[in-house]
Amino acid sequence: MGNWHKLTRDFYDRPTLDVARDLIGKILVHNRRGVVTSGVIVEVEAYIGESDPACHAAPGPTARNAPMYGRPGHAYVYLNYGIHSMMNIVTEAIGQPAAVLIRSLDPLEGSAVMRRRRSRKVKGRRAGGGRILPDHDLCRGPGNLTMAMGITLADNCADLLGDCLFVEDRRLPRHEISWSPRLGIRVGTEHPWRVFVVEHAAVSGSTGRSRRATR
DNA sequence: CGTTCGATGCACT
DNA sequence: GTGCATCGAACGT
Repeated sequence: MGNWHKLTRDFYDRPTLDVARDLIGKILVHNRRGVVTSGVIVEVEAYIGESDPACHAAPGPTARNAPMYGRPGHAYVYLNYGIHSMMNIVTEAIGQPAAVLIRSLDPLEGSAVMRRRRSRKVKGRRAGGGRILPDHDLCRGPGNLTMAMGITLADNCADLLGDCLFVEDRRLPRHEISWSPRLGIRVGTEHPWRVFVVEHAAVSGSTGRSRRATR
């Protein structure tokens, strides 16, 4: 299991906005007992420090946000709305709480597995609207992404230099990126800390909120 | 096209 | 008890 080109600790031990920008175009990989799912990162958001009101570290250290204060290059996964796991990557030095939320991927490997996970029933309701999802919808949005990748609270605190959950550098062609305010938050909207690939079908949010036909 | 709203678990006040 | 870094169904225009 050594033929991956994993990002090293130094990559994550940097200013969060730089890490966020540089994560675009990299590959997020989840390897669960040999079942591999992966995708190109096309949309992320930065959450930076106790002075960022939207950051979970805003109230200071708590039991939940402890991973954000820890070593860079680890996962911070938490449950939102009782339903969705949110996948973050811890950045910056120890004691400096910050992370990058992974919002959307363009699926690369394991799309069949992703589709199966997305169509699982959740408390009677069928996820994914019951329709056959196109690839670019499988990991579109942070809740959909974790469901498709099989990322759960069990992945909280995972070391991204390990073999289960990590980011690979494949030096794909450059994407055109853009910055915007973060989505779905009530405070901290003044910061343009969301980065995304322009005009990409797998990106969530305003430009693609309503159904688009194809790509 | 748009807006509203329920589901669902848990950290935090 | 309150409020989410969401999603998609249901309904209104």
